Amino acid sequence: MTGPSSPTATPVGELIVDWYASAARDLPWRTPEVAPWAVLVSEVMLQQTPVARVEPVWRVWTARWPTPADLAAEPAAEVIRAWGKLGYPRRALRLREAAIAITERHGGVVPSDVAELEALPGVGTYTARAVACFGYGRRQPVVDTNVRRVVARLVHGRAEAGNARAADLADIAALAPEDDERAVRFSVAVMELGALVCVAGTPRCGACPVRDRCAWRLAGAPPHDGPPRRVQKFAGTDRQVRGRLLDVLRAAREPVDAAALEPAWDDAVQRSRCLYSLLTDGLVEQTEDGLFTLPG
DNA sequence: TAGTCGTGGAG
DNA sequence: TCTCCAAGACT
Repeated sequence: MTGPSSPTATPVGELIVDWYASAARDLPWRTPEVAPWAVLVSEVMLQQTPVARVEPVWRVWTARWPTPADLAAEPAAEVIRAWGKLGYPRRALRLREAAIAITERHGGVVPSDVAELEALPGVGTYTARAVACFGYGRRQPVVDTNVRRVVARLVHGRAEAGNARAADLADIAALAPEDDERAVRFSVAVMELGALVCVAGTPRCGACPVRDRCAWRLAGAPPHDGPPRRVQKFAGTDRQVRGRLLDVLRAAREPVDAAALEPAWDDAVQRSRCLYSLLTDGLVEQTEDGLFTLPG
């Protein structure tokens, strides 16, 4: 008997790695000579941010700050400006803080150890393993939103992934090829499968290398049963107001007074609350004479 | 653990 | 137009 779960069948991990060889996108941070530092920069930029928007900014950053020490020496204001409109600008601040930590505590060399990576500002479970795996070629389970969705369907037969769980790492590790080099390739390949084929909307199962082994399809592609995940509002939220305020300050070459920030948002209460939160986050600084500016 | 933190393209 | 959502981290 040679069913889908037959021991003689090619493991799904191997199928996914083979698929990746022909389907992978040609992304600049995937070229072999890219330094772990540049990989770290790419991973932080890619947090919650589409590839197309990251690519041009990443090219500028890696050319301008080719090592952690280069970024560490830069004033925060320049880093925030260079972040442009990638969104979640606290990431820029944390990346600079990580560069400083790498310079001071690791002799300017990005650590390859997952625990040491996770100790860096802005580097969590995902990013630490991504750097160890893609930057240093270490065998590491790497779980992002794409991987969780692939595993939810392929392994658990569910239409959508739930929240991140500790078991996610073991789930994907169980599918990885035995060979270390292929396991590294597998980590990026599963992400790519989730990004290109096993997508959040309507999955392109016709293009999937493991469609015949997918628990979700074998179960008849049942719809999502759990609670609908709520999508974040944006219009009118503090996030929008903070973005507007920062937009004004990025454009200004000199510190500005409070009046200069009024056009950013009408509601004075919300405007000042958001300005205060930006000060708290260290994204904005107040000068001695009470003017506002990006932090030096 | 659920809420917060930007931005803009796609369907 | 409006909803969804894109390689998370942090609190």
